[in-house]
Amino acid sequence: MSCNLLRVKPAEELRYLVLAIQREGNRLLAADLRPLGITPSQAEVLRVLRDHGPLTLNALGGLLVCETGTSPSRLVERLVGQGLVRREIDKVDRRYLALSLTSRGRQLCRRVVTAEERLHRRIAELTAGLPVDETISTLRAVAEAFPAGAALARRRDTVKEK
Amino acid sequence: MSCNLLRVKPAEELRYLVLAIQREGNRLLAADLRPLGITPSQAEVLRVLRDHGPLTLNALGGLLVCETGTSPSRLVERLVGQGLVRREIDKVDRRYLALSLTSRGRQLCRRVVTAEERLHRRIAELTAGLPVDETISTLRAVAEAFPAGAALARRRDTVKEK
DNA sequence: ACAACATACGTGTCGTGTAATCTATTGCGG
DNA sequence: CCGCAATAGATTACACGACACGTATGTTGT
Repeated sequence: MSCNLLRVKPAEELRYLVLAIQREGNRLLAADLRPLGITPSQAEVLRVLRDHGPLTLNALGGLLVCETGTSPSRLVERLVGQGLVRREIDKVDRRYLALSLTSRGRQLCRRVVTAEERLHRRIAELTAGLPVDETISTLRAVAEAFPAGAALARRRDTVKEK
Repeated sequence: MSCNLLRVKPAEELRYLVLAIQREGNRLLAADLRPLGITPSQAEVLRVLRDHGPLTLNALGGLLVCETGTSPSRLVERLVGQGLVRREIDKVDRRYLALSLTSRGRQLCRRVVTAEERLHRRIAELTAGLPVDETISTLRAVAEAFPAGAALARRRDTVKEK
């Protein structure tokens, strides 16, 4: 029967594990970021802007995993309101925005990285001695079939270029 | 240096992969469930209520992965509003609720399972030939360190009892 | 030059996370 | 036995994120 060939049951467990880990990881990171006054999604924007220079809103969306990419307007809006991101309108084509970090944004970004590292260290501890590389390969195979996974791949590529 | 021992870098990739997969999986499932008029979270409630009999709100929360909070009041409220869940107040101790599926809820649950299976089959196809068992072990190690992962474990246990 | 289309950004609405609040029950001293 | 603090369960208020649709700006074809 196709159930055994396709291994549907493990797929279900995989789905719930991924859900659980995502939720809990987000919770931990949110708690660590709260003193900095930002959320995990906002932190992702800061890091992407830092690593990938000035971006339009659309291009930013294409590099984010947290929001589907259609329009992170409000996400950016809050960061602009906090003086962490600069939003300039393109002189030539006024539809485009040029988003970049302010110096405060760059500064905060360093503390964000510290908070993220704490989470990553926690994960690394929990997976010590386990086949992490195989796990990543498997998850990549799933992720890269979808837009959000493609966003990750784009991030890797652009970083390499730099 | 501890970075190599603890493998912090893979942990970061793991986190973003989990985020991407969770979001895309949720999107797919949401699309499949939309015709049924419910969301993935609501579907999880239906399945938990079906498998684990009448529950109080707190007990339900303890078995859910989708909502971390201790009180899925609003989630349940919408299902009650659709006539899928029955919410009765305990006669003895009026603080407690007794939540159970209505017959319409049980009926819809079958179609929910079908929609979920479509997603699981998709995942199974994408991971065919890859070390899924190792992946699950690794993810379990992470998940079970947290409440949401414990919820999963509880679900497995209670199902066995039945 | 004008209309139709395409592209980039914004907004309405709803679900979820967090924390404070409300209600019901229990335990304990009087 | 009564009353009040302490506890437990559920609900609600507020803010943020996700998704689908709406609006504004530029481009292209006739």
